[in-house]
Amino acid sequence: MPETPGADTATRTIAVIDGNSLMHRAFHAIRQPMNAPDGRATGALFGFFNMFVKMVDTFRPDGVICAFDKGKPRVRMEMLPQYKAQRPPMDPALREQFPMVKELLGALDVPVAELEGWEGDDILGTLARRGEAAGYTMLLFTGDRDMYQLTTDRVKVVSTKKGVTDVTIMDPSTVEDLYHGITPELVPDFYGLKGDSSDNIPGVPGIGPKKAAALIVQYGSLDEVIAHADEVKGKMGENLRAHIDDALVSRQVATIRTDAPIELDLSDARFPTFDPAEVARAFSALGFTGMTSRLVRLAGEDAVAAARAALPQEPAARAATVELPAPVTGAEAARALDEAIEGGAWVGVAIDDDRAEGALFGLSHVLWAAAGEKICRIEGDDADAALERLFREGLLAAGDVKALVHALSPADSSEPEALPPREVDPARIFDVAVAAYLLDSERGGFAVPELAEAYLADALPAPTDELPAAALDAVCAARLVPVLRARLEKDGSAGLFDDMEMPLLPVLAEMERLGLAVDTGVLAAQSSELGSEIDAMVERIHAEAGEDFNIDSPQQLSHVLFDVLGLPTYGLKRTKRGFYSTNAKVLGDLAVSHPIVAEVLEYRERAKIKSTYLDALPALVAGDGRIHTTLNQTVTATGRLSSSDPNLQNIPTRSELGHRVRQAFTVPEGSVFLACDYSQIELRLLAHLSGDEHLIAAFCEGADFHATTAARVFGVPVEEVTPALRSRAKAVNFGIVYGQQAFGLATSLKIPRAEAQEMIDRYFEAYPGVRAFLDGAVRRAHELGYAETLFGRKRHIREFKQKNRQLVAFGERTAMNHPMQGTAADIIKIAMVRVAARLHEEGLAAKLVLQIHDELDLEVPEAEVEAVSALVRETMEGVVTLRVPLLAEVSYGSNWAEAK
DNA sequence: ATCCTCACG
DNA sequence: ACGTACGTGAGGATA
Repeated sequence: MPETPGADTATRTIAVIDGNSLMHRAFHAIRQPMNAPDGRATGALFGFFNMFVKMVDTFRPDGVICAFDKGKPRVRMEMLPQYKAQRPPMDPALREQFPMVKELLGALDVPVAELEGWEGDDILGTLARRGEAAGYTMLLFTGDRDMYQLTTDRVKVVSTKKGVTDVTIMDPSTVEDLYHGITPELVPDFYGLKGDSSDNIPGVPGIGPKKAAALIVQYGSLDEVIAHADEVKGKMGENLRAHIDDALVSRQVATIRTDAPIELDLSDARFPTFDPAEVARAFSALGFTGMTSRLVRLAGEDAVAAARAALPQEPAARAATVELPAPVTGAEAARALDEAIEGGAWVGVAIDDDRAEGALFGLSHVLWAAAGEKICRIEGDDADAALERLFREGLLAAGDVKALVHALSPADSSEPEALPPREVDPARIFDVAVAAYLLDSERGGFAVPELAEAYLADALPAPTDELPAAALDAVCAARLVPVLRARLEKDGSAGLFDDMEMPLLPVLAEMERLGLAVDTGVLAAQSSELGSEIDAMVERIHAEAGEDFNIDSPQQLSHVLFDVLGLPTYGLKRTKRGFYSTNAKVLGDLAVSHPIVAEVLEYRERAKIKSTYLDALPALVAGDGRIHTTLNQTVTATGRLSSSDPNLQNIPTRSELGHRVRQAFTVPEGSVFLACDYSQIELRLLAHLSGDEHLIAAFCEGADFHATTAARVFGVPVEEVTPALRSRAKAVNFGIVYGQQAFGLATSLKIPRAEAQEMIDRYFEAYPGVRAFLDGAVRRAHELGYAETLFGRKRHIREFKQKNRQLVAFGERTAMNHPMQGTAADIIKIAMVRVAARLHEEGLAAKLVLQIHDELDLEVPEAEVEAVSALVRETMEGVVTLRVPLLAEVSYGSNWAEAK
């Protein structure tokens, strides 16, 4: 059946999807169980069509076809009766989605190709050969590696990796690289030797992927390997000679057929030709709203309108849409606010700053306050006064209370503070985002509309000119207070909210407001110094490479290192985009091979420092000569803060060169920069939480902890612990906190895996309580569905609901890590609140400026250094009494670099 | 937008 | 057979 593409020269690229393979992948990749409104499972469909949209978006094929298996794989079972016999029956939740996927493909006008007794693979193979013969470029979408045998110049295999939308594009050369020299046509030979346990293809026992590839490359083909079977020594040779028939049958089974009698004219496969209205109906019926619009958009703007018209106007989701009253203004608004404040009602607040971006104050900004049944619209100076009154006398609820504090007393303003943040009473603010964060730190988003959607029974109307989004936010914030309060109580998290997070909020506001003094002259000087060095290095690197290229492009760098200079690639990791990784670890190992590698590493270090810090920071210095970061209270899964715009928690310090950046963080004349950091807080928490007597003793003795560990693990007296031993012990100590396994330790220490395993085993023998604690943490998390800190901060672990072993293993590592990382976060939060309060109580002018997870930084007048050093250290150390001492160390200097 | 790399604890 | 240590944010390249 010849193809006749000549009639339609526009058709060039055709995508063929391996439906079974991708449905399986999608089914296992989608984390949450998903259901259509009628209850049918839809997770695999969701994953499948996500992939579909991304595929079409990325590759813009002119035609799309989807192939499925049909009936038993008769063709292969005749060659090998036990083919796929070991496969458990398909999960019913997946099976029931197959009819639907075909229906939906029908709505998309995508031809479905299936043939009784044949597998989808063979249909892909057949269409691939026909297509390339007819002049098309063919893209084969599958998760099956054996499909790589089909690649040619015109046939590429798009291979799904982890998820479903994460793909690698394979062509003959990438196949050859990946399989250590096996070309596409040799892939069946390779599987003939290696076998494939997932399909029950035997291969030759004792020959795995490495040996199989080596043999095939050495002799040129499976037939040649067999012809020279006598030359293969040892057990492997014996196995090979005994299983020649198995190898031949295995190769036959692993060979994708290209002669399936499928009747399908490739020129019929065009995309997109679907009826948008039909697609909209079919997909939105499954609850795939976002997906529906992305699909329809593939067919252009007219299609979007057509699809919209086809859908019922009413969103069916909510029981009722609340009717809201018209907003009140002026005197009536003031009266309503008075009533709310005097009546002790929570007032939801939001600022409408759409029209006055950046300048929050002035006539153009509007404060919305929702109290009881009233919605108040307050403008200009009245807004300032109302907000200040709410903070001082009312009960204020909002989605970002800290932003409202700043709105009232902006940093970098010559105006006197309307409300110093420290005067905000934690008991009279309710940040709905923080409340929701305590309930579920990993939920999708904490914007007020999302929280309303999740926690309020009734839907609110869409924004209008009269009641814009900010007005609705204010209404929702007020309504969310009782709901979230009840949830916090029920969850056991109300104490964290009332006693830790809300008291912290004004402290964070004060730190952000004050900011850190920055000397832009220092930044500029270092930048130009590094700039000259970088220019020189670029020239040297280009000269050594023999060509000019962009060193900042990992892709171009990879090309230069591995193609132009021919550096060894054996065993190197590839990135998602298919080229060899050039990260610092890889380059470090490669440095011995060519002098250019060390140059690149040095270039990278300088370029990073220059672009990310020296050149980026000056733009964020405000008019007061200071940088005001944002300390995010609802970002991390474990309870830590994060810092952004700019991130001041990752200013360099590990390298000498990087540490110099800290010279630019200065203090006013007459003050010092003071840092106080907890010493090994997470390991001390491990000692406390595990109750391991030896670990506790190690910390109580106050000796060098890593050295003590080395002595116990390696069974030598402490005096005989060499620096090398100590550093190994240190790596194990760190790894334990992360739930590390032997592989990870082996990689970090560059030692054989067995040796790493032995060290871990000995560690657990030395500290038996640690193993019991970690096992218990995992078991408890499995039972409860969450891990918990000493102060009750929860982290829900959804991965446990999955069948995917890797995800479950990840969940188990987080269950081990959360109690340590999260408790440390709790402790320093308490310390911050207490330090801020005590500084104020004692009339000291020192101020907190930054927190970096286990470190507090302050700006301290010289006269107060002694008092503040003691106050901060004692406060930090005194947050909790553990079974081991909690130690904090102070240092200070005239800038951050000197406080080390 | 996503990837890759890399800065921090 | 696979992937492989926890938690972040940002810049530059690429699509």
